Amino acid sequence: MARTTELRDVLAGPVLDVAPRLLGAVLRHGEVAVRLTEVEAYDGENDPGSHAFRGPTRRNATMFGPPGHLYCYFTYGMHVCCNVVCGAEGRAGAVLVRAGEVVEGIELARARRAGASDRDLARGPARLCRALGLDLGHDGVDLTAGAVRLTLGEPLAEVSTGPRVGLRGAPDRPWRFWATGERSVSAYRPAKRLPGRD
DNA sequence: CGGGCGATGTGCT
DNA sequence: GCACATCGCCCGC
Repeated sequence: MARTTELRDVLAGPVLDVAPRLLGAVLRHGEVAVRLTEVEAYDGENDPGSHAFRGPTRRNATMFGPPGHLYCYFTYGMHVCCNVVCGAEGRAGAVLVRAGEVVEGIELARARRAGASDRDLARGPARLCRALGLDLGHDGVDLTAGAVRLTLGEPLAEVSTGPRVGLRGAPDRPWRFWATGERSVSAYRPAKRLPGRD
């Protein structure tokens, strides 16, 4: 299928090219679909902020695999976040899916995110995964076939960039991309400082 | 709306 | 041990 081929080709490109192209794309799991409005690029072993910086481990193995798959990880003792693996196989590039707007299946998303406002349903990486019903069992799934799918949209006219959220390694690289003016973009929080540092 | 803080457990030093 | 690609709750403005 031409559509699938195009998606694979785009995701095989350099991570900094792929990241902005994921804005406006739709990530779907079953009946719930989210239009992505905020992402962050992670450049594999070259990037001190990346899970892949210290080489392959059991946890980050999916990052070193072929592009077009989902890398899911567990953090802060309770949250799951997910990335789109991209770039050449072995290069460990990944784009963290940080926020989006629920465009389909909003009732199920609301049930999964009980207590949250509609604006907050998928506003934040762990919230987005929860709204979509994604967990560690989805680590490694192929986004071009199966229940979890990615569909590209037209490139957005206006994209903003800035530093990534909550990182201590390479905090200054402006590798966070978001749809300018979008209400569903997550709040920016700088990384915690080390005590005694300024 | 925004800042401060505790929760909670896995992975790596 | 300790850091961690976070979140929800509480408080003050």
